[in-house]
Amino acid sequence: MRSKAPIDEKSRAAEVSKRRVSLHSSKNNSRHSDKYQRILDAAILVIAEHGYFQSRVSEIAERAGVADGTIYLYFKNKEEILRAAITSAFTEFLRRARHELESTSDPVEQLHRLARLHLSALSANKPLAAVFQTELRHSAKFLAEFSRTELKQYFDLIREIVRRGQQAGTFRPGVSDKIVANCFFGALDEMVTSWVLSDHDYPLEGAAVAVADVIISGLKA
Amino acid sequence: MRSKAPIDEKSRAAEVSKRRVSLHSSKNNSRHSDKYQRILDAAILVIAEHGYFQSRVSEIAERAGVADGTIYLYFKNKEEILRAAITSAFTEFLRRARHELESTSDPVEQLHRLARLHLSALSANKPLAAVFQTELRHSAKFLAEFSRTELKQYFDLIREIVRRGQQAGTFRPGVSDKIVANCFFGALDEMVTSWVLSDHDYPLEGAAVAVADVIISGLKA
Amino acid sequence: MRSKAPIDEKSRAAEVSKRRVSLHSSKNNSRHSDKYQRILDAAILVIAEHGYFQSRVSEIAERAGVADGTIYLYFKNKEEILRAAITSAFTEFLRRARHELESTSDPVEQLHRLARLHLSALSANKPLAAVFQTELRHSAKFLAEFSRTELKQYFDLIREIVRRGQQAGTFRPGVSDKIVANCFFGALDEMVTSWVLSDHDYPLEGAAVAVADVIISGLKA
Amino acid sequence: MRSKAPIDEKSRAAEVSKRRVSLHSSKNNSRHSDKYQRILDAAILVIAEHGYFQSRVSEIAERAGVADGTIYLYFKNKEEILRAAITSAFTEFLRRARHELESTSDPVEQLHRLARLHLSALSANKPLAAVFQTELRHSAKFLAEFSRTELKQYFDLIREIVRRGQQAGTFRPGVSDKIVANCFFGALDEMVTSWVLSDHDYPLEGAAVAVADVIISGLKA
DNA sequence: AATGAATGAGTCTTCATTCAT
DNA sequence: GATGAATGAAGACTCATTCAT
Repeated sequence: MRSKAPIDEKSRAAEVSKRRVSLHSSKNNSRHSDKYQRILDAAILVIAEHGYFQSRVSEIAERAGVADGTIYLYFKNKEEILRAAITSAFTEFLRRARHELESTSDPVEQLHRLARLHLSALSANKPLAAVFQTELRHSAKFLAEFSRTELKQYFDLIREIVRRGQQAGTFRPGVSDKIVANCFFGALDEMVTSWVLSDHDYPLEGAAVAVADVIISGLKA
Repeated sequence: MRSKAPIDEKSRAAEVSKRRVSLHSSKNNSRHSDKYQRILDAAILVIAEHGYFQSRVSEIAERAGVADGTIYLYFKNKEEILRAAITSAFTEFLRRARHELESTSDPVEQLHRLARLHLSALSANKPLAAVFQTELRHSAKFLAEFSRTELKQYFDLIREIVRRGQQAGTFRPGVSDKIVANCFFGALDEMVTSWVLSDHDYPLEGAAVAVADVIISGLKA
Repeated sequence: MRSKAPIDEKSRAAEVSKRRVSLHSSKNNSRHSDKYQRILDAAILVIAEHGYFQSRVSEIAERAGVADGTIYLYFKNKEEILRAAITSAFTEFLRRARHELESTSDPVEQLHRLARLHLSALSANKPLAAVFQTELRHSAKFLAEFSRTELKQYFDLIREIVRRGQQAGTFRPGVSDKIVANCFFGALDEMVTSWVLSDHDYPLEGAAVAVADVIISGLKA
Repeated sequence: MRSKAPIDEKSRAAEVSKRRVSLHSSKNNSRHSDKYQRILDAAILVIAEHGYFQSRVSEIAERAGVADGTIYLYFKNKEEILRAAITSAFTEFLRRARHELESTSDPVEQLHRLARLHLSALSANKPLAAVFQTELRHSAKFLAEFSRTELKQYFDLIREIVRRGQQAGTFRPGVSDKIVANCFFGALDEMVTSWVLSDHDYPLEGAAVAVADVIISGLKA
């Protein structure tokens, strides 16, 4: 029974700048990436504000500062925009997660780092977080694909840490790594959802230690 | 970064009977409750299959065995159908949860029971589970209302168990009951989502013990 | 270029009682006339308030204190209600007009009486006036029929007075009685429309003398 | 008791060309004004034929030679089409009326010219006349606005002529200019309505002199 | 005669997508 | 590549009318 703390239009609208996006330094390194990225960024903002199905392609275009038709030079259709936006952001997140884990091999520390990164990454971009928490699952086909590929890599990352911890004797055996991954991810995910839906903008990252603690304590040998 | 294991159109479509609903014994011939409930049941099926925004009111009507216009004798509009379906199912769930908790006062046992009920209740009705996991959050205003009322009661239930466990010395103090409730709910929720999105229909309830164990172990004094 | 002074929803709504109709003493002389007349009266009120096309049969039924289906025991369809309501009211008006003209044979006096009756009859029942001024013409077929029969009798009444006045030498010859009838009726009609559309409820009958004077002066030999 | 001479579906349908409109020289290739005007023209034809409420937007689109959706690039909704069509035609009429009055300052002559213009303008475009005579008053709010603005200017024009005639001694004093304006307008309006509703297409303009004469005679000092 | 729940045909409007410029 | 006017398919909802009771 998923669903979270309240969200209201106002807070959402407030946090989402209505001005044209310029999240990325407009170095314009290629004629492609410029508009392509502006469209993706605009899409995140618009979808975070209205939800995927109630977002208008024309509003994304307007926010990106391009003509409606231009969208279709870069994306096959509306769904592809959502797909690309989420995949691109998530790929970057995965890259950072892997990088983060390299500097230590202690499973406990690794889970802590993952929890911190999970919360801080989304915390840093509330519109993006809103899209991840609420819009990711709307297209069954897309979600199937995403879960089977991108998201699975994240789960595998977690499960491997757990397994190594169990092998090292840090974590007690007998707990399925799959279930632990679900718990770990689910707990963090729930924290983010609550935060996304809440009115007041409390610091999300602070919860990382507490959440990781609950899970890790439950794992300790 | 919410999103779960795969789901694909085919498996979903397969699991959802396309025949007219008859979940409830049709003895009830009182015209109202009869059609009202048939519409709600049909709505759950159709929405589970297509998602709220891609569900057609006419399909709900057809599946409920009534004319399109009849829908509007019982519901103000499409959104009200979703709202009513979810609220009605969740209210029933809450009733059962409270009943379940009455027969014991041991916090550990109570959390176990809650976990089992959570998973078995949704496990028993996959279309309903699909709606809870994916469609609950589409209307910001609706979700706000739902989170503020129905769902909050569930969270309060969990938090109170945790607090009583801490007072009794069963659970270690120093962990916010709110965060624990988020972890507990989030972990279960993630289990359900994975299950809803998965192809093969594995027994969901079996995971209850494991999930509760992880969280409870993390809480033990 | 027909159209008149302003009308606003509020004034209309205000002047039209929303309570059930009981314009006629409910002697209930026949089982028929009771509900039949109540439906007609309710129809006038509702149509005056919303206009024919925006009136709901169910509202007429409610205002008449009968069930929706009952309407169709007395009238073939919605249009027949309008037709019957207008015809019935106009027939009564014609009867009174003829009666009024009997007591004098002076054309000038007759025109004055007609003007007075025209304005006072409608003035006494603003909802009815509203229907006459605005709703009479919506069904081409109905209007055709009405103009060819009921209304034509009124025009004939006027034309005959004019012709007799010309024969008697009171009115100058050389003016087409048809055109005079149009002027006479058009002038009165315009007075009523202005009044119906106006906010403040000024006394309409007072204008009868003035209007008749203008036309009659234009006719004097 | 408004309503006029007969009109029947057949005669109406006959007089209204079903072919695509091309009232305006199509030199104007500026996409906007071109389609905008074509839609307005088509709307007049369709509304004249069926009445506003029974006109289909899709028929207007078809008659204008555009797609249904194109209508909404130029007009907010169906009602706006009617509003724009009437306002635009009436504004042009007012412009011509004012121009017509400039070339003489004799009140008698001015009223004659106004009568002639009123009848010839509508006589020249029977569908437009039909719309003016029958559809103008359907939306209370619209009519209120129209009467308060456009139509009021026409009445003011008439009233000023009457007042100047009275000051000049041409017209007898003691007759309210407002009532005279009502008589003048009402008489002309009635002529047009009769003509619009009649089967045979008699010359309307010929009546101008007669009508003006009746009213003017009634005014003479 | 009376009821009112049920019907289902009918239409305005939206908006993703295309394509001539 | 870029534009944005134009397209037209699609669907929620209304309401006159019916008919079993």
